Amino acid sequence: METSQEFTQAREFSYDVFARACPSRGTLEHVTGRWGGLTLCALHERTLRFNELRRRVDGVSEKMLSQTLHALERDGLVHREAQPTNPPRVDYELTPLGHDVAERLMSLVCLVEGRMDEVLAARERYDAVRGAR
Amino acid sequence: METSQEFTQAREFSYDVFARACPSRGTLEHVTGRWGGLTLCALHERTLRFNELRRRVDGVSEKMLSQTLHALERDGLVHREAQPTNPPRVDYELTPLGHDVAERLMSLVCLVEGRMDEVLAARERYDAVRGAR
DNA sequence: CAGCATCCAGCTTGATACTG
DNA sequence: CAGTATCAAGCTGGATGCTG
Repeated sequence: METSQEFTQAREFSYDVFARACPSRGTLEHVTGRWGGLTLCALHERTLRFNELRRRVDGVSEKMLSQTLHALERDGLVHREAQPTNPPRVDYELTPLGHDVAERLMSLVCLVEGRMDEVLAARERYDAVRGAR
Repeated sequence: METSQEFTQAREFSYDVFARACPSRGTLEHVTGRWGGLTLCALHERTLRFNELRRRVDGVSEKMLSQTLHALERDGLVHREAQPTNPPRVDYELTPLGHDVAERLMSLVCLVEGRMDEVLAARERYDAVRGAR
């Protein structure tokens, strides 16, 4: 097959991320998804309760936060600590793996944020050419 | 305001990623989106033509690849080099900024891939508890 | 080969209401 | 407080057909 010959030596992954069925794609989507990344970054700062998280991650709905947290917990990135008090108190904190993931994620976020001026400049150039037509 | 007092000193971003209106959220979504990440990783290996990319990124449709490339080009991460030949030949390659972003992204991908065993184990534990009910 | 335009099914999301 | 359940709406994305 052409494809595999073409790329075999360039590949650096144990699985093939590029393959549709790669198991890591799912986790990657949880991590980089709309709310997953922000949630991990928020929890990287410190442990938070449900509604604290909700306020921290601006724009997330109750439902989506709940869903996101379940996915991250299932993947072993977030630990849920519930206290059977009344009113209930539930703390969410990152696992060691979660912190490792969050660090790489933040490195990416910081890079992008730090170079938004380049991005914005590129956009203006792109739009200037496109907008003319 | 409680929220800002609570987090001001913990924040490490120049913009506030957590804010709904943060300009970097858009770029971040392009980078980490379903196809953006894979496209960047593929182009990090080497320059590719449109249909090479399409074969490399398993599962992407023509439309989505086109859309993804436009977004990345607009953000200044990808450079599009069109040769006015017949049949047309268009090469896509990363800009310096694109390579920087791709590197951080790959670091994240590699981490997740390398520790999928932990993730999978966590899932089994989670499902064992949940599935019982 | 390298795309764009259109259509539409279905998944994701947000709003709302309710529970323990 | 910490969620779950339900439902409508809108956006995403795949299929198809066409252009240069």
